[in-house]
Amino acid sequence: MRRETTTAGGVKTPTAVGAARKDQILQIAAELFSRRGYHATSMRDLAEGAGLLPGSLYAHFTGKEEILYQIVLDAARQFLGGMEALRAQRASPEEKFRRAMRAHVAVVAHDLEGARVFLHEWKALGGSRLTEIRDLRRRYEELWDEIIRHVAPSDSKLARLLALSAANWTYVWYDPNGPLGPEEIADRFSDLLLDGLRTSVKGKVSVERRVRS
Amino acid sequence: MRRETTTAGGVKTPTAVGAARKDQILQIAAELFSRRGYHATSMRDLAEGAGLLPGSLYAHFTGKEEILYQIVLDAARQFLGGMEALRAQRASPEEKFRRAMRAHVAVVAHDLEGARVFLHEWKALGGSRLTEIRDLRRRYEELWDEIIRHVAPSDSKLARLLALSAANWTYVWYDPNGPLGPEEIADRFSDLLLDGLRTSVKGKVSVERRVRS
DNA sequence: GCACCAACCAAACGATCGTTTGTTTGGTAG
DNA sequence: CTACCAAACAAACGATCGTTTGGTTGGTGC
Repeated sequence: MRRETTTAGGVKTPTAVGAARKDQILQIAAELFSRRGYHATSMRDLAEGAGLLPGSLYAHFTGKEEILYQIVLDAARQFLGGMEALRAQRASPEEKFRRAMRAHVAVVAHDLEGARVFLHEWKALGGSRLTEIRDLRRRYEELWDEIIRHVAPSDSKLARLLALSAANWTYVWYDPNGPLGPEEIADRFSDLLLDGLRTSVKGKVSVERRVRS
Repeated sequence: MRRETTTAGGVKTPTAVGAARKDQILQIAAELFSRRGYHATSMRDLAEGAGLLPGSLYAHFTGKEEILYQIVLDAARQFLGGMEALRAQRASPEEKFRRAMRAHVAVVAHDLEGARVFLHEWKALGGSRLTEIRDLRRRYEELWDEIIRHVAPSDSKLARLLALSAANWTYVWYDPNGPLGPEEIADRFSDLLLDGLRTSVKGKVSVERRVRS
C-alpha cells in the first residue's frame, strides 16, 4: 500500500521522489512489454533494466500485473482524453473526424510504447482491471462512433470499424524516425478515408484545415 | 524426428493417422494461443486440451515453438496463396483490389484462430523461423502494394497501409456469429475505401461485381 | 543525535515452466 | 505367434517464474 507524505510539506517530498522513480520503471516496463510482450518479460528483466534487484520492485508496485495496469490505464486515458476534449468543440463533422484522427495518431506518436502495450497486451490483465480497461476501450469506440455517424450516416458501423482500423494499426508500423510525422499521417489518412482511394490523384483536396474554428 | 511410412503402402498408414492427431493438436493449440496468447499457454494446457499427458506432445512436435511455427506458417500460406493466385488473373485494378480484400477476409473468417495467431503471436518465434515468417509477411505486403499502386498511384504507400490496416484489423473484431458474412464485410470495405466515407450515402455504388471476368 | 522511513539489497520460497527419460500399450505386418 | 513401432503414460529433471522475508542504508525532521 502506498502512503501519503508524512511531513507537513516540503519542496521535494519523498513521495514525489518515489513517483519519479516509479515513472522511470513504468517507462522501462512499457518498452520491454511492447517489444517482447508482457508474459515474455520477467520481473528480473524489469529489475535489470531499472538497475535494481527483482525484489526491490515491490517497494513501488504490488505486483507485475499492476505495472501493466498502470501503463495500460495511462495510455487509455490519453486516447480517451483527446476524444472527450473533442466533444465540447464546435466544428463540422468532417473537421471533427480530422481532429479525432490527429488526436489518435498523436498519442501513438507521443507514447508509442504505451500505446502498443495498451492495444496489444491489455488482455493479459485479469479480474476487475480487465473489465475496467474493456469499458474504457468500449467508451473510446463509442466516441468514434458518434463522430463517424455524422460523416457516413448510411454505413456508420463498418465506417467506424474502417476508421478505427486505420487508426489502431498505426501502432504496428509507425516509426518515429520515419519520413512522415504524426500530423501528416493523420491528415492523409483523413483525406483517403473521406474521399476514397480513387480520388486521391489530385493530391490534397480538402486541406483547408484551420485548427481554430 | 518424424519418419515416413515404413510399410510399402496401405489404406491408412500410421503416418496418416498420426497426421490427423497432429492436426487436431494444432487446432487446439491455435484456439488456446489465440485466446490466451502463446506465452500464457503452457504445454500442460495443450496436453489437457488434447486429452493426453504433457510429455506425449513430444511424440508429434519437437517443442512448443514448433507448434506455434506450424500454425503461423499455415496461416501465412493461406494469406499468401490468395494473393499469389490473384497475380495470374486478368482484371481491372479495382476488381483486383476487391478480390484481394475478399481473399483476405475469407482467410480470417475461415481460419480465425490461425489468423489471430499469425497476426498477433508471430513475434514469439525466434531465430530462422522468425526471419522466415517475417519474409512471408513482407512478401504479402508487397503483393498488396502492387495492387494498390494501380488503384491509388499518387499516395500508394499510405493507401496500402490504409487498406492493409482495414484488412488486418478484422481479426480483432470479426465474429463468426455476427450478422455480416466475410463477403459482405470485404465488399463494403472495398466500397468505402474506393469511394470514401462521404459518398457512401448512395448505398452501393460500384457493386457490379462479376467474379468471372 | 535520535527516531523514522522509503528504498534498496541479499537470499530464498513454492510453483510452474519446457523438456527428458524409461516404460507400457495397442495395433499391424510377416 | 512373434517382432516391431508409433503413441502414449508415469515420473522426474533443472531452470525460471513471481513473490516474500529480513536486514541494510541514506537522507530527513525534530
